[in-house]
Amino acid sequence: MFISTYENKLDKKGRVSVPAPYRSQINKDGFDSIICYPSFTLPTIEFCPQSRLDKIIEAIDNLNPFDENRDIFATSVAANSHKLNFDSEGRVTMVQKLLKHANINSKVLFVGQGKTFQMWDPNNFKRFSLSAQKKANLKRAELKWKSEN
Amino acid sequence: MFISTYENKLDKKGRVSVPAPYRSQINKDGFDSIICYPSFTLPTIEFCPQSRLDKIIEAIDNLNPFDENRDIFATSVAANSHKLNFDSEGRVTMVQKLLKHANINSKVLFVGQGKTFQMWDPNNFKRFSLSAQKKANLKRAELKWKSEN
DNA sequence: CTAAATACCATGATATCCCATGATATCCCA
DNA sequence: TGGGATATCATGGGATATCATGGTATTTAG
Repeated sequence: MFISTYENKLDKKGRVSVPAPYRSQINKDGFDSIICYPSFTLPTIEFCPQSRLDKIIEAIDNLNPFDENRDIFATSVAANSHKLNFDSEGRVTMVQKLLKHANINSKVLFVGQGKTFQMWDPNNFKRFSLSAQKKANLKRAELKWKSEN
Repeated sequence: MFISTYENKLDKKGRVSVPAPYRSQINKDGFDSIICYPSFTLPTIEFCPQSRLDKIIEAIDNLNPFDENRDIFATSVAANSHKLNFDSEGRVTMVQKLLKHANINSKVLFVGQGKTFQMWDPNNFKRFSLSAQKKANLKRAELKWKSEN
């Protein structure tokens, strides 16, 4: 479970420490790297468990090779996903594209989302966490919960 | 798994480095070469593992013999496929026909597609990915459903 | 014998590994 | 329960390995 928030520094080599509690969760799941992609709707980087990406890729692969949707989905998902490896100190080196999408310069705010987490520019997060968009997401999450239970 | 994108240079001998992460994936699958063919629908070169090529050939073979697509696909895949060998530095020398199909001159953009990848002219891809992203956002729910079932 | 393809070598840039440090949190025992 | 000892953590930086790229030598084929 990814909860709470942590603000860490991005060093001049582009590295940032993944918060230890998150790291131990990821290790527990048996991985030594994380998959990240730009959010579709927000200026933030989404973490995605490897297992989920595997599932999505599988679904794409099962589409007819001549289906236009296959190209579209594969490009939007696979091409925009990046694998970030931990170094021996539990840091990952960020990809320029992702940083740009999230407007991250020097600080990275890790925001727990339960089964996933996000990486924000601290100032952006302050702004967006109050916005209507965020409220809409909360509502949607609530709805999803109801339909699953 | 082939994800992310990498832009590499095509040298004057027609060689280009296959991104190291892709290469290691290919090696892990036990191959020291790649099979490429022009996309049916897009100005890009498709890479596909031998195992997947088999699948495609089979799919074509299962088409109605009177379906005109059958010939088109069969020709596209079988006749236009090329085997590209790695040199000791992990490069492949591109085939003129493929380059022409994808309008590639000096730069090759490798685009991960999960179980396969594509090779684009960087500018062409920029154009395509914009429209792909839009369509993907509209159709994402559909794919999600498929990956959950 | 010539041209093209292939193997081989060199180099700069970049990313990765590894060790050091200070700060904070945790432990342990009086 | 205090408070020093110890472990964990985030951060920094130098050493090292990897990677992309360019070029030269060698082989092969026609």
